[in-house]
Amino acid sequence: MKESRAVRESSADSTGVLAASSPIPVRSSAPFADGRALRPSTKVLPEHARGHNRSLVLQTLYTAGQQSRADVARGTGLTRVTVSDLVTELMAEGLVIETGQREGTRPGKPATLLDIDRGAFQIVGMDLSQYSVFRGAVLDLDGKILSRAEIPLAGSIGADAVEKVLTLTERLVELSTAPILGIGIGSPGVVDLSGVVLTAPNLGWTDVHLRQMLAERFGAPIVVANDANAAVLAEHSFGDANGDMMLVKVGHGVGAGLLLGGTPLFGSHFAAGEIGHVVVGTDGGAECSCGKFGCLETWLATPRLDAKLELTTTPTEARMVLREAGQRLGIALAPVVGALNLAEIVLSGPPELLDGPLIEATLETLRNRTMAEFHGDLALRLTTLGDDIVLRGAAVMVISAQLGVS
Amino acid sequence: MKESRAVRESSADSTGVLAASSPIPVRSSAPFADGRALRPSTKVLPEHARGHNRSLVLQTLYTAGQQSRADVARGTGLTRVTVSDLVTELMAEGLVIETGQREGTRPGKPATLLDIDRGAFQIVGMDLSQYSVFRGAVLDLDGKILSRAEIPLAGSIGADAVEKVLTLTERLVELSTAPILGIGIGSPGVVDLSGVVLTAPNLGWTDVHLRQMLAERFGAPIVVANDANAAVLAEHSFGDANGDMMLVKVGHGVGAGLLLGGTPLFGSHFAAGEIGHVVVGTDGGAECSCGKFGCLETWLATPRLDAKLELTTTPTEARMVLREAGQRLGIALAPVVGALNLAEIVLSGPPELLDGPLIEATLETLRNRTMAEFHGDLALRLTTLGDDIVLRGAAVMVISAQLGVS
DNA sequence: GACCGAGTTGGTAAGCTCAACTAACAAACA
DNA sequence: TGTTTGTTAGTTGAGCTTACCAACTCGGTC
Repeated sequence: MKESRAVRESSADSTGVLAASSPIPVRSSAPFADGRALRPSTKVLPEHARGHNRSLVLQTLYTAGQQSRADVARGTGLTRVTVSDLVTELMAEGLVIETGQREGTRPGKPATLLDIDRGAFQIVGMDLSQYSVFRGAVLDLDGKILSRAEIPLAGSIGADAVEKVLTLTERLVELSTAPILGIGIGSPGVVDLSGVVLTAPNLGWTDVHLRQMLAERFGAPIVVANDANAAVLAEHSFGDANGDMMLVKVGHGVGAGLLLGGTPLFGSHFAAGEIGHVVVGTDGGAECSCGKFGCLETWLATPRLDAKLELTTTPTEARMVLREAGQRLGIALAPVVGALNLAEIVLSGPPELLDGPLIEATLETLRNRTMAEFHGDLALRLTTLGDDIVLRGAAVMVISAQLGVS
Repeated sequence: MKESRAVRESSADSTGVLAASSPIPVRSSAPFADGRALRPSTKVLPEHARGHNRSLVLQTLYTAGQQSRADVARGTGLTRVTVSDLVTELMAEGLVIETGQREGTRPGKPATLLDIDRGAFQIVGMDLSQYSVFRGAVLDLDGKILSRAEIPLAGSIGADAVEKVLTLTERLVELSTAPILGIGIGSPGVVDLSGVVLTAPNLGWTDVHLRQMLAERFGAPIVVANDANAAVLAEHSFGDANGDMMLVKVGHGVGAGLLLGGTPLFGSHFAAGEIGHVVVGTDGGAECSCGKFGCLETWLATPRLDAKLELTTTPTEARMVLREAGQRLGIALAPVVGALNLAEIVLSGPPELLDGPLIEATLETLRNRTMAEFHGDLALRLTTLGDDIVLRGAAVMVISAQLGVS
């Protein structure tokens, strides 16, 4: 029989009363502080561990780039031997290449530098969340946009709209100049984890098996997710955010994506982030398309804002309109900030509307309505990724799904 | 060299255009849909996998109880051999025992039943969130309370209050009749992951290293967390909730704990759930101790509610007071429900206040202010765990930390 | 200035350990 | 005889340690 593992793991000295009276022969297998899931649900085999370590090596090369095997070993905590083995595997798959020897003069054998072969694969990303057009692009592994294509919606809904997605995908695939790693799609509405668009009112979609349809047509991995969820991934990967963040996407509708502990939040019915139809404030508001009064969208959606701005005659009036919209956003977000203790909120949408009075008013309102000591360092800013945020987020989803990297 | 892993993992048929033109030699190592963390951060060794599987076996026995090795193997997906090995280890540690043979008549060798040795260890749990008293209990592994102790706070704050915690702990340890698995504490205020109470205004605590102090005095594993976070764990373990949930704790203050995807949310600065000082509504409100007007606590905290009820003369008036409080809670929670797409909200606090008009008004308000199609099946209810919820949550933290089970 | 040994760093090869697996089998039942 | 349980024996896979060679710098020596 094996030696018992009856070893105390507590870091305390053995002077306490318990030490004398009651041995505690249990090792900590899932420290609470680690934030690990509470209930283990599936078995783990050594090969799963290998997959994880493989991604770890890939991740290190992806973010740092141009490193030797020894560098990667130091960075990951794995041994040089193990890293060599994993790298051999990754090179055989064409994902990693040797890029020559390290410059500069130092003792020891010169290092052979490695990097992800950033030209080896390309990604197709699509944004279905625009009002009148489906936009798509071919991107490289770094998320750089190599070529673009778009297709006007021209009022298409239902199956017609699906057909346009397929057409656009085909066009993008033809534009690609390297093997396609996968196809990522950011769709409006509620999307489940298997790539079914459960509901997308603007497109007239209900239970559209988008992922399956694309997979049947194109023999490539497909990832479909909500547009705001895609956007928050883009912001996470290409921005410099670290903590828990929320991305609020303002357009014809208003939606949000949440990234908590580095993991996207989908919600119990995949409808997380659907804040557009939450009523804001206790003093009425305009009637919303959903039938309620004073939904966030009635305050913030771009058509409504544009209409209100049309009616203004002076810059001061326009400023007040924008400030009010910002305040309403702050009112809606305050409880969320309080409940989640967010580090960062990013806005995505037309900068001419969002930047300036609106975002300033939102931040003021948030500060006035939450505890400064918890949320004083909350950052609120506009995305730097502009209109391509969903596209690029869709690419991140593919990279993440296929390589375990982001 | 090893065989290349250039195997297509897409489930699509090989008829798509990509199948012909561009092989996609990448396996999915971290499927997006799995909800796994985006960026792998630490290496994983085989022994980590073993720890996981060990917890998996323990979890199966913990929840199902009275199972044979073969049952566990079927339940977990591990082989009988592996389960046998793990069980041998767990029995050597005294965590698992054989409880005899299975009754009933069926073909084959009779099964030897196993179970967690539910009397092998006891847990000390404490609730520091009550207004005038520290309460504690000794619990068994099932979370059943075996004995209780409490110590009046008598206005103690700061170091005096810490001393009372130590005294109460000592008393509880003496009350225990089996080895102590660990000591769990639910404290008010903001608690970081290493068990430091960063701030707890009511107790006059700032940066109190509670875990460390207890660990030095008692040679046992200590877990300290926010009271509402502990409570939500209790509700998760002993209630029958499944999806993402939020527990709102109403007392002298108002706080919340969130459990998303089975994992507690701590927030970027460990202040998740601190919703008591979020301003509710846009029509003023009473002045709060924090200086703002109309914080959730001014509407909902029990002293305020009691005071308002004192002023009422008729049941109808009292009812209106409670309904207003409920509405305010609904107003505050609506954006959170929208953003997180919660499955369940549980209230903890005095039933005579919360149950009835208040909770009804909260649910009505939530329904009126969010999209029914996303949140129509949102459950809102009172906890069934009563006053012991934090105590029992503290025990769950210990069990989770030490055994990886809950 | 050329040379040579010592020290340093990078990468690989051989063999070990651990953990889960498959295959096979004995025990105990209908 | 067939079924189910649990164990024994041996295999596979993954990362580890140990040991080694390769290729460089540095500093002393001829």
